[in-house]
Amino acid sequence: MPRASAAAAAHTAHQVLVSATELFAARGFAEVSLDDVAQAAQVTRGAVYHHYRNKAGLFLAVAARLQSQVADAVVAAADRAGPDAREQLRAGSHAFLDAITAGTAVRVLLVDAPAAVGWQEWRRLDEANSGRHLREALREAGVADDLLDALTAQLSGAMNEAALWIAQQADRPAASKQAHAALDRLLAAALT
Amino acid sequence: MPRASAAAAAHTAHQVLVSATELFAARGFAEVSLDDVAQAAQVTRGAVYHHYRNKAGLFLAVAARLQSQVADAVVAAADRAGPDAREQLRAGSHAFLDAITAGTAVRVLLVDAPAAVGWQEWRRLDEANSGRHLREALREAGVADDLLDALTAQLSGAMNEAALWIAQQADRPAASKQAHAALDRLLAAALT
DNA sequence: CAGAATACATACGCGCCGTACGTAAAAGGA
DNA sequence: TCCTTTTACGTACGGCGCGTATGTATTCTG
Repeated sequence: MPRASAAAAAHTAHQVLVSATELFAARGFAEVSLDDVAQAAQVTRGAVYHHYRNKAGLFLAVAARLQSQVADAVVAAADRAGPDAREQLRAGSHAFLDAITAGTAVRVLLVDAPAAVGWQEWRRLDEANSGRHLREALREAGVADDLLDALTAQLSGAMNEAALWIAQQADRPAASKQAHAALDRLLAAALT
Repeated sequence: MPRASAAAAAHTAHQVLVSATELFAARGFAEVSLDDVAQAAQVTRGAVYHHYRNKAGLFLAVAARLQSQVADAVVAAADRAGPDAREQLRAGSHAFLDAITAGTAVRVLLVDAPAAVGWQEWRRLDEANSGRHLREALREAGVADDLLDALTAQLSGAMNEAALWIAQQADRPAASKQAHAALDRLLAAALT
C-alpha cells in the first residue's frame, strides 16, 4: 500500500484517536481543530481525513471508544456482584459513576457528544453500551414493561447528571459519596 | 440616536432574538450562521453584533429566555398546587416536563446549550430558574442537607432526560404519560 | 513484476466568525 | 436652535478552519 505498511497505518489511526481524545476532553469539540489533532498525532490533516470521514466522524470514534470503556467497567462490576439482579443493578450503577468520572470522559460523553453527533446518535451509542445493561437490569429486577423505557431514560439521565456534578465539585471524594447515596435512593425507588 | 428610535432598537433586538430562537431550535447552534439569523430578522449581521456580543452571546440570550419561560410555568403550577411542599414539588415537576416539551425549547436548552455556553454557565442558568425551585422544594419537603445537592442534580438530570425522551417518541401523549408515571416513582423515592 | 489499491501529504476554495470602520439619525445640552 | 455626542446600525476586511481535490510514494495482489 503506502509509505507505511498496513500495520503502521493502524498505528497512525490509533494515534490520531488518542490525540483527539485528549484534545476533545481538554478543550471540547468546537475548540479543537483537526490541525490541532494532526499536529498532536504528528501527522497531517490528510492522514486524519484518510482514517476518519470528517471532524464529527473522528469525534464519534472517540466517544464510542470511551463509551465502551465505561461499559466494560460497568459489566465487570455487575458480574462481580453475584447473581442477584438488584445487586447487579446497584453495583453496575455505582461502577458507572466511578468509571465515567475517573478519567476525562465526562466532557466528551456528556457535554459535547449530544450536540456534536446529534442526540439520536448519542442515544444509540449509549443504548449499545451501558444503557442496554441498565434497561435489562431494571427488567430483571422486576420493573413493569410499561414503565421500563421511561424509567431507564430517567435513571440514565440522573446518573449522567450525577457524573457531571461530581466532576464539577471541589471535594471529589465527598461529592462522590453524596452522589452514590442519592443514587441509591433513586434506585431503590425504581425497584419498588 | 440612530436611524431608528430607541423603541425601534428594542424591537430590532427582540426580532433578532425571536428569529434566532426559531433557527437554533430547528437546526441547532452549529448549523445556524449569524447571517441566517440576520436574514430571517431582516437586518444585517452588523445589527446582530450591535445587540449581542457574539454568536454564543446571542445563543445565551435565547436560552435564558426559554429557561425563564419554562420556570414561569413551573412556578405557576406549583402555586396552584396549594400549600403542601410535596404537592408543589409534584406539580412543579410535571409542569416542567409539559412546559419544556410543549414548544421547541428542548433542543436549545438540553442538547446544544451545555456545549455552546459551557456546562458551568448552563448550570448557572438552570439554577437561576427552575433548578432553584427544585432545590427549595426538596428542602422544604424534608430532604436532608447532605443529600440535597446531589439529589437536586440527579432529579434535574432525570427530568431533562425525560423531556428529551418524550420529544423523541412517536406517540407523544403515551410517552408523556409513561414519563410522568416514572417521574412520580423517583420523586416519591426522593421524599422517603 | 506491472497494475491496482492504499496511505498518506499538499494545495485550494469557501463559509463564517469577529472586528474595524463608516454613516446617518436621534438625544441632550447650551 | 444648533452643535455635540451617542446610538444604531451597515459595510468591508482579515483570518481561521473545514472539506475536497489532487498528487505521490509505497505495498499488496495477481
